[in-house]
Amino acid sequence: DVDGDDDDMDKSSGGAVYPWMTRVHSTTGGSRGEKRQRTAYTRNQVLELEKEFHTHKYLTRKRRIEVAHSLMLTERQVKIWFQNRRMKHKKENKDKPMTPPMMPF
Amino acid sequence: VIQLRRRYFDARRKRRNFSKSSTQILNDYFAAHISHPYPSEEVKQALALQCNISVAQVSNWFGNKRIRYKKTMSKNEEEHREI
DNA sequence: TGCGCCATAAATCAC
DNA sequence: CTGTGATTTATGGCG
Repeated sequence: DVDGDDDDMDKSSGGAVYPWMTRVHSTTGGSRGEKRQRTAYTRNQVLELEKEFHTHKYLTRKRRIEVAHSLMLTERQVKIWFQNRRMKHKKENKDKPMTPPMMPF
Repeated sequence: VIQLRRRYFDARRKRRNFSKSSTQILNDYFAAHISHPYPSEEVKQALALQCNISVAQVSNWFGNKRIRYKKTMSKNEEEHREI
């Protein structure tokens, strides 16, 4: 584990001393700009997506189009939502492979 | 009802902060690798063990740290720049 | 060529 | 109100 790093550096480069410090995702394409907007899906949208996920972990192209239209989302958003949901599902099975305490539900 | 259920599970969010020693260990690693604060999977496991937290929590910590470090930088920049 | 996985970014939530 | 760990949208790389 060799890491020859140091401190005390230059500041004139817009503050980004190291490459990881630069903004990589911006709405205005370049490095300078406003905040990226993250649309929060409505309760109903999430609920419907969740229902769909319960029955099919993966969507067919056709189904994706239907869901996207009915929920006012783009196909891309639906595709990404399912991908993120799968990741979440995987994480949950890893964190809680056992039966935890009982809940009031 | 199904909605309340999610709320209950989401309540698992934010219980308490990490211990001071854990935070110090993480901060030390971050400072020592400020040029590239992206620990490998193995390192994450080691840090998780030392801090007594999960690997996922270590990942969350670094993710938050990186972003917030960037924000702090740009904020300081604005402050001390001539008007 | 598109799709899924994965690590991560960035915004936002919930204490 | 601020701080901070966790979660939610979204991107890009790679197989």
